Amino acid sequence: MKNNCSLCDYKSAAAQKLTPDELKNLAPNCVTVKFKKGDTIIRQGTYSTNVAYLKKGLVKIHIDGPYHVQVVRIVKPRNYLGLPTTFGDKINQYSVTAIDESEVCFIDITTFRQMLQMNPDFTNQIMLELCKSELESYQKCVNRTQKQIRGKLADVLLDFADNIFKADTFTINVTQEDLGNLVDASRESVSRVMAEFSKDGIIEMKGKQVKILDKTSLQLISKKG
Amino acid sequence: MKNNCSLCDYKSAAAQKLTPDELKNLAPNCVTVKFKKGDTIIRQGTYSTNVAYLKKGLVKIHIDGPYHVQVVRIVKPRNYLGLPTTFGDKINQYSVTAIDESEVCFIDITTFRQMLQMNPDFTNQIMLELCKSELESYQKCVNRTQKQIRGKLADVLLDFADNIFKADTFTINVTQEDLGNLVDASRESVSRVMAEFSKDGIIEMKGKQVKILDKTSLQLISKKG
DNA sequence: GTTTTTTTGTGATGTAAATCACATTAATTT
DNA sequence: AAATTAATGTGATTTACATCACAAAAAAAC
Repeated sequence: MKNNCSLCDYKSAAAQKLTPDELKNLAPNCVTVKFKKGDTIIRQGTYSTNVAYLKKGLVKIHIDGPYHVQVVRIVKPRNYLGLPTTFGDKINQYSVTAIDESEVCFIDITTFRQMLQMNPDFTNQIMLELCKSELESYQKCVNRTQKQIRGKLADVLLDFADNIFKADTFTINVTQEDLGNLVDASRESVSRVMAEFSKDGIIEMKGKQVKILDKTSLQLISKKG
Repeated sequence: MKNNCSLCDYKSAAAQKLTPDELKNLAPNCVTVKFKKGDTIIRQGTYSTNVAYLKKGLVKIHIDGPYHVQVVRIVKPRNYLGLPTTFGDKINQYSVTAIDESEVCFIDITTFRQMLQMNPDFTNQIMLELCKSELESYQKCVNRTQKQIRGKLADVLLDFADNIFKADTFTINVTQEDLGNLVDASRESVSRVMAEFSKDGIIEMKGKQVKILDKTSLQLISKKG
């Protein structure tokens, strides 16, 4: 589907720095594609020929590790998916899969590079995002390797509530196995800890819907447990 | 110590893209500082006011985690230390400590931003490095969380030999505790595994000097163990 | 609406590695 | 050189999870 980028309601912070002319030039060089739950958006090991940008929906970024899959993170709209690959390596180092119905805008790499070349404000914003995400990934790695499962699951639930869904009741469209891969735990352990949280009145579960009842406990567990 | 950047023998890949004029302008806006083993170069939690660039020596980047310190990585010369902080956050998210006598060039942040604003080739190179390091840190995180200690230690030894020292005999100026923090293991476990590697004739240890005798085994352990 | 597949729940068992507790050696300091 | 302090080596014990092995429930396919 062809775009009119100037009128796009989902512009990235970086794209908002583009001039009307630059936006006009961008439009014929990007396409929006819809994905259904479970669809692969980017596949690890394949060539990266476009910059991908998430307009709507929810996706997971995941890497095939030596033993299991690791879900690196869940990404919400208005974020680029895989910028580092675009510049750092021609081959995708990770996969991206839709976990809800999603819309992704694929931008031609040459056009993207031109924008970087021409517009320092755009570049600056992109660099800012790159840096932030790198810092975040350092922090996440420390948490992943040092906290134990209860703490990591508490983190994830808080992240969903505060950052992704911005609501204390939400529906996570991923399996417990996915959650396990997100916190480096087995699906059995996720099941047990979630049951424990329910029993302790910290959360309430109805199928895939989660309601956070006691955020303070969750924050405590995130820190101490 | 004031610099003459034009004549500097340790220019980064990015700085090599600068024009003579830009280099001349850079010189009065950066200082080179020497550090001894154990000296703190950047301290987590403090304000970042400069871009740091490693000219000589060897340093470790480390983060205070919820339970222990995590050594994120060992960095060798001609690399920026903490670029992400410079843009992503004003407060240093990690510490950098010299593990050998080192020389670090501190570049004024405003000057650095000017160079980014003015010289797209410079910017491009910086972005490339940012992206590569982000991809690398994803991969490292997967390894850290999935491999077991023998595999992770094998990785580290191979990294030292192949990337850092570029020799099969080298002296690692860090304690086993540091190595533990680098592979997320206790110092006792590091001691045990290193002893095991020695016994099996894979490496030879004389104090802090390590000689790799059987790289093939090490590569195998890195993959399978 | 039945069947098949996927996802979840829960106990029993196994295990890698942490922790604890010292002994020993090496490196600094005085 | 002697005295501290820091770094290592090694066994015994504990532990947080993984893994295994099913059963039950839910979702998807037919």
